[in-house]
Amino acid sequence: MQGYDKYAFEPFAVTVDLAVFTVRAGRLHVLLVERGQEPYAGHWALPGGFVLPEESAETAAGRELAEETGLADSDGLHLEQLRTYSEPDRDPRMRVVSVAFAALVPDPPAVRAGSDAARAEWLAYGTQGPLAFDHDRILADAHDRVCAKFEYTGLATAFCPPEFTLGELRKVYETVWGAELDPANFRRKVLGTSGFVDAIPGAARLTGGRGKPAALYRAGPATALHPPLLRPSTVPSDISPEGKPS
Amino acid sequence: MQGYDKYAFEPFAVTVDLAVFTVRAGRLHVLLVERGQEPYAGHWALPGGFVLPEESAETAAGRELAEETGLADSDGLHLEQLRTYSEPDRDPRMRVVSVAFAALVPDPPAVRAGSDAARAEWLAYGTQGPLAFDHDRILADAHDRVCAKFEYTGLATAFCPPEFTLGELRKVYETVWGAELDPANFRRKVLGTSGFVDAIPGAARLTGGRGKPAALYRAGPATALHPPLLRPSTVPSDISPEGKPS
DNA sequence: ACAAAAGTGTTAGAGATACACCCATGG
DNA sequence: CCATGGGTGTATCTCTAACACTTTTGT
Repeated sequence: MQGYDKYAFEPFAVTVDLAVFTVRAGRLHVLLVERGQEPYAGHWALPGGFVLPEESAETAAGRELAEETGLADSDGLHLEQLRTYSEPDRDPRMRVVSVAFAALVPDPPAVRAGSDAARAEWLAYGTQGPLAFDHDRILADAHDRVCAKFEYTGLATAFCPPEFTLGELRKVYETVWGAELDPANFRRKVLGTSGFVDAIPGAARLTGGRGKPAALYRAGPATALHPPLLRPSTVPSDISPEGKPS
Repeated sequence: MQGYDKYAFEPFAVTVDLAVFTVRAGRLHVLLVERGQEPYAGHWALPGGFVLPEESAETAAGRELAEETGLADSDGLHLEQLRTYSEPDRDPRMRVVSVAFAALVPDPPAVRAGSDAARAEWLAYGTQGPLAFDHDRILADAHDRVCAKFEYTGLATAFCPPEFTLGELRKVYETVWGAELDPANFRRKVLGTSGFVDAIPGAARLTGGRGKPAALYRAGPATALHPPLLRPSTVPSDISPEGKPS
């Protein structure tokens, strides 16, 4: 921050990498792209790209997400910075510092194969083979963070359509955490946390055909949950670099 | 991550900025340096510097911390990546992307005025004027993260000497949170959380002269606390980007 | 009628809060 | 002896987990 000569050092490239999650068919999925060139040609990788000269990393991440999924930054969409990966040898070609982001998107939008030639696809989380570069680590970090944030934020609604039932919301939790939750207690906790969800006065909708029609809710304004919704029996692994509970 | 030409873009400089905290005399302090040159000459700023070509941001942060405080990376010291600040205009001279870190150090080591000319000093948190660049925001983010992490990690021991009493540990919590804690309940919670602190079988030490001698403890191996140690009556503000509860 | 999911109620236990109280030391 | 801080005990309250039960639909 003191000596300043913009050519004093080998130039650094700054990129963003995105771990984009969605819940489809009761499984957590990640958006991956297939690399067309060396290194790691043919391997799957996280979508991403360079930060342009007039962009912040956040802007670049939003742009890449839109290019890859067609989702505008408005929608129920959640995009959050994870951390920065800067090992000198993480890309064999040159010095690349990557700011990683985690994104949560509602129902699986059609996969647009991005403007760049690469093939993009939703893969069930856990079924993907080894990814290119250090992307396995980034993806694992992103997954940890999302799991942890589900406990003390209303983030789970980012996986739901604008209107959803409590059963659907519970299914999202169960899918992401890989644990079963008691419907009765889940209901009480969610409704007892002010600002988490807002009831829609209108009608009720059938769930999957079977069962009593469920009431509809919208995501509420609360960002932090009080009290938190703790996952069962799990000793919370280390918190990702953010906090809360955080 | 696809097109690769290391000179295709204006070079980015990558730096680290450090928010270094300590607890001294019952007050939370931050390490700041006085800038000697424009822009912001005469203003206080967070210590930091360039990431060298063969370093990761983590290595650079550890090096800068050692240069500034003389503390080796061993000691009870805690250093953690916060997030990356990359607004295009955050430095008027050129494009600088900064990876911010938060550090917690035990008792105030003597301030070494760093190898770079700038004057370095511990200032009580909250008394510093406006900082250079976007450092006010970085410092505030770091403070939020530290407060939040005190709830669900054993981080507070990073502010204590290797051996400490529960009264000292409680004072750290009270100082950082700015709240009073019930000594009896604090004791029970800390001792009831396995791995938080380990008792030292040896002798007991007097606290400040007055009162019954207190038992000594060392920081335990636990990184996450179960159950968490919640700060009183405060609705936990938003969690910093990491984890539980932020 | 039956299965399945929504929604309500109830109970037993864990954890938190608030205090009262005893212990050991310095002045 | 008294103020101060360490350390123990305990009653009350809240929150949670577990599970029984009712309601409303589709088949």
